Amino acid sequence: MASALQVVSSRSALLILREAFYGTTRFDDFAERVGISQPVAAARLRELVGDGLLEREPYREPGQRTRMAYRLTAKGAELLPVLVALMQWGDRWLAPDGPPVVLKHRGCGETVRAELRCDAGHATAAADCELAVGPGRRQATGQRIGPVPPEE
Amino acid sequence: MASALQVVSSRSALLILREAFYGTTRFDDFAERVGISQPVAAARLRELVGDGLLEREPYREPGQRTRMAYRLTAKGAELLPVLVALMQWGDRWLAPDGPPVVLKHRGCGETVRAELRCDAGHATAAADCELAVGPGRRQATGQRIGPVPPEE
DNA sequence: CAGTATCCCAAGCGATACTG
DNA sequence: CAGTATCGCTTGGGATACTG
Repeated sequence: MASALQVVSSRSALLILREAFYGTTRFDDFAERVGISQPVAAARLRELVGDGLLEREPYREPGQRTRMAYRLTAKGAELLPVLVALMQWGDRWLAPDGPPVVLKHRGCGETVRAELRCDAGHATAAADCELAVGPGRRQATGQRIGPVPPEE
Repeated sequence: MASALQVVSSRSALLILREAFYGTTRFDDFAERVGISQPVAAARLRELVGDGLLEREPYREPGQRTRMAYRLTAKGAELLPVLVALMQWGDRWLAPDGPPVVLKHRGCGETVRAELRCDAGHATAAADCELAVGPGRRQATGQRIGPVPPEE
């Protein structure tokens, strides 16, 4: 997870990825819609391309100059659950006027949520989780996860 | 989502929250296990408490001085899906030796994953999502989500 | 153990100006 | 339109030293 954060820790990186999910592909649009300056957009896009989350693709419309499009790669696209989970949390705890946008399942029309679920299909809350150790970390197995009961 | 990032954008903040989920409560442990210096730990913990993700709780063991414990609040605990999604992505794309730790469902024992699912219960991929607008943002509804296929 | 006080460095970011 | 070049501010973060 630490390494994931290394790649994606900065605010502008996540916002650029969000825009990419929204369908933005052009340099100027990224800068404008994310609300960052062009130098920052350039640096961030270069990093994201370097990390393999986006790819540059030259294309040209007839009669136009060649342009560069930035597209999500598979690696980048699989960050969607992270973004959705983050958005959901923000909607729940930080949005005074309700969610600004919601995701719908195409066709079925129901709202899409990020949730925790175990491989047996049970929806899972934080309190129902425990840690198991893979190779590389020394820590007690069966460690309880999650907080104390809600306050306020 | 932008506001969520405002709260949680920094690398050390997320790592501290991860430690909190692992069960860490003491100042020194946060600093040491996250691998940050004490001043940084102090600053980050203060911010997280200020944002209502953690709460300080004085406690004393018999015969000891009063100590401060940092615990997740409900607001903080609900970030778990974000962390899990991030961890999963890191395991998938950045971990050379497989996942360092995995979450198990307490009792059932199966691995816990973060996933996208619509309210009708369908598992949902990025390509199956579309945007709908809530109050506050004016944008086209039905916006496609996910990587745009290369146009020829 | 649980911090605070200082100092310093590097990275994120914005503003402005310039280029193909 | 799609960037690069420079400058300078602000914040994250490490090191070291000090306090209750």
